[in-house]
Amino acid sequence: MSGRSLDHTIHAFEFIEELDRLASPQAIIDAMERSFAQYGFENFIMPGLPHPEQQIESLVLLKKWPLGWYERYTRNSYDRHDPVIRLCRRTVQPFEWGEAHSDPETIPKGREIMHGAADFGMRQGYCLPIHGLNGFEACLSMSGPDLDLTPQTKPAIHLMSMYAFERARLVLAPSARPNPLTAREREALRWAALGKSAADTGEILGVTERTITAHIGSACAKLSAANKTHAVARALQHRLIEI
Amino acid sequence: MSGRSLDHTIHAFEFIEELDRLASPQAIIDAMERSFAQYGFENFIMPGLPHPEQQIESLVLLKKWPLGWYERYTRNSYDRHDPVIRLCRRTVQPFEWGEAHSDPETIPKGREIMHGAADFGMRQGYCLPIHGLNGFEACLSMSGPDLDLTPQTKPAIHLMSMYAFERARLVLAPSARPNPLTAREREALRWAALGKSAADTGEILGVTERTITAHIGSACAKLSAANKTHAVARALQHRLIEI
DNA sequence: TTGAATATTGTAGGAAATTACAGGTGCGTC
DNA sequence: GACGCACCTGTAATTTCCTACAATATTCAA
Repeated sequence: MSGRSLDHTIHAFEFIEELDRLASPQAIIDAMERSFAQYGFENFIMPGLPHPEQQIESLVLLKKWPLGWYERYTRNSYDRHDPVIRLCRRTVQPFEWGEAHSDPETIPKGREIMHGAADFGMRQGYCLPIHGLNGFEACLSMSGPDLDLTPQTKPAIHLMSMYAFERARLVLAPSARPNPLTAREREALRWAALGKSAADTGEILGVTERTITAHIGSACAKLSAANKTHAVARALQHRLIEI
Repeated sequence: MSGRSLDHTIHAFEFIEELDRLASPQAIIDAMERSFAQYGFENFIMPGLPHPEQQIESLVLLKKWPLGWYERYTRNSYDRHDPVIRLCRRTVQPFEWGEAHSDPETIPKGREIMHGAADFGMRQGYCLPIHGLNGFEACLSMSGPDLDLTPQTKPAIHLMSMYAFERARLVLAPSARPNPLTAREREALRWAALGKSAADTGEILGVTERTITAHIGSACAKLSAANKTHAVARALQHRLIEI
């Protein structure tokens, strides 16, 4: 292994050790700025991927990002059409921004966005999609004017990014919110997701059809769902039930 | 950074470079056996996590695993109650087998399984859950008689395991199966998942309610679903639709 | 102990879904 | 051109769902 490769492997693991001692978002950003500089990165953002009803601003965990671009991005809801965000939902592997182009649904809106980023000096970037539990999906997107992205450096960046994300999540959201559904509501939704009618599920669980209807109804209320199908979709999306 | 730490950082990245040259599952297993030996691992298995209707045997991507234990495990469908498998579905971070105990639903069945593994010399282990797309969830579980698991070695093992999994997936399943649903079927299911009735969706898409019913019906047939709710659940599970 | 949440069940009417029977158009391939 | 496929639409009968109005029992926390 070359000396250059050796350098970044050492830095990657040192960075991970350092993360455990960082207690604030700003400290994490600062550490990332120092440690990712060797690969040419200058800007970082760590947004949650918004559901259709959410605003992306409310989900940004960390950022060191050109302010003008961030404002334009959020003002125009670019996240709805950003090829990078779209690719994040379809892949689990990190990718370069340039690999996110071939999405027919985002052209030409996607081009506009990528060109806008370039106007703020961000022509190249690297993005790590993060597919977690509880319906929580996020990514870590990074940019810089002259990146060192090779088959040797990418795994190091990948590893550093994953641990940076986990640390940020721990620092920012130390307590997971509990499952709002009761055991019976989960059972009723689970059987519904498997195609059972209320009468079927009642027979399975040894209660009346009316009881299952009641459980489904209260689950709909808690999930703000319009009907059973909607409730099952939301429960699956937020990993409140397992099928 | 200590010399010992340095060793494993080098090995981790060398292993990742080596993976790209491996073309068969056996070659990957052999390479893992060599490279994971430094941490004390001797046995590996890489199963997909079965859905309720699936058998775990059909999902094993790679294995070097005690044969007697594997046979007993599959014969008794231990995967239904294995605390390690259950924790895999609830977390994205790698964990030691010992951390998977506190699942009230698996005791005492879970104890029986863990003791069974111990009978085959597998008292300690480490497991990396893999949450991918297309409904594909898997894990990489590793064991050995005397493991070197520290805050320094765990990230290296994590990284090596992730890339080994990706390589195995690439070698074993080079072609992704196409989405069986038509564009209209996906749209109909997507709006259904968002709580819309057939009449609502018809209005949104500018067709009659009857047309939406037909799309939902054909989607149900393709997905072997009993009804709309079931079809939405399966489509979400297999990432055929995005909401 | 008192109230809130959960679990259970009932009736009844209207809304929505499912299925079976039928039929039309357009598009691309063999 | 024939064929398959996607897409679109209709009627009608049946099933299932959804909701409003009730009611009883249990559990658990304030």
